[in-house]
Amino acid sequence: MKESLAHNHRTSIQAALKAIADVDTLGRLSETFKILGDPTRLKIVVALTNEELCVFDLAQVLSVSESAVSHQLRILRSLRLVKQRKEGKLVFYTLNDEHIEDLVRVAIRHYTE
Amino acid sequence: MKESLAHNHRTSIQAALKAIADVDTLGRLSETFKILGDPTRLKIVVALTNEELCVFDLAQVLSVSESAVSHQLRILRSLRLVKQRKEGKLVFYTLNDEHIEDLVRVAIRHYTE
DNA sequence: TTAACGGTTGAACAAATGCTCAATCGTTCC
DNA sequence: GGAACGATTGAGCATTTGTTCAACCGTTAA
Repeated sequence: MKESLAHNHRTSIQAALKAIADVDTLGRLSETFKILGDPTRLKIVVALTNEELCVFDLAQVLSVSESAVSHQLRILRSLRLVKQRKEGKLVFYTLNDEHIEDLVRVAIRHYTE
Repeated sequence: MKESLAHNHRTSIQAALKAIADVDTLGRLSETFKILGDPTRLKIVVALTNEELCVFDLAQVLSVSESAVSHQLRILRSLRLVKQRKEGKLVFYTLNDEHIEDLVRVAIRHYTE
């Protein structure tokens, strides 16, 4: 039978365990990262960082079909990362989560400096 | 044929386009997010934020098979997010990218405050 | 009223993903 | 040398994922 004590890292293990104790937090965290892990969604979020945009414009900007954008927006909406506002036949979207915006900002800064 | 000019958001589109102009950066960015988007990998990264750990310990801490951990470590290694150090039959891993560490830190802070 | 358009939706499909399982490698210890 | 163990690897598999396509809804403009 395998034994962790075979190599003396008991205290290390405990520290690591403690660090990831809040499984719930880590779960939600990885979910957030997962959302931004898709290029289309990340582009949507980045685009909306600047301003309010409708589905049609988003599709044009990202060079993706309106359907594809709509599908992704639905995901972003279900996680309350984005909110919509209807105006005639247009539907405008804006970011609804300043955390996401900060995350992206930090990430971009790291990659561009 | 569809026309963006149908609704007056030309300048908005241009701004959005400019914002996501560096497709390469966004691509790498979403790749990074994608890596952290998997719970197992995120846990590995978080665990390694604290200290050097070997595969066996990681497997114990995360309650995942050594094989699964090894597979994920291979991915993290291929993206140079992690580096290894052999010591006898043990292989110790440490983080190799301070950007990742910062990203996770920022994300955790947002979710816990 | 009807046609056009922006947007949404669901089915279908291909691609990617993450795990298990079994085989294998290298090192240590008897 | 041989057994035990930590670690890696590849095949196989089930699941998830993101897109396309076609149908449809609501609003606008003719």
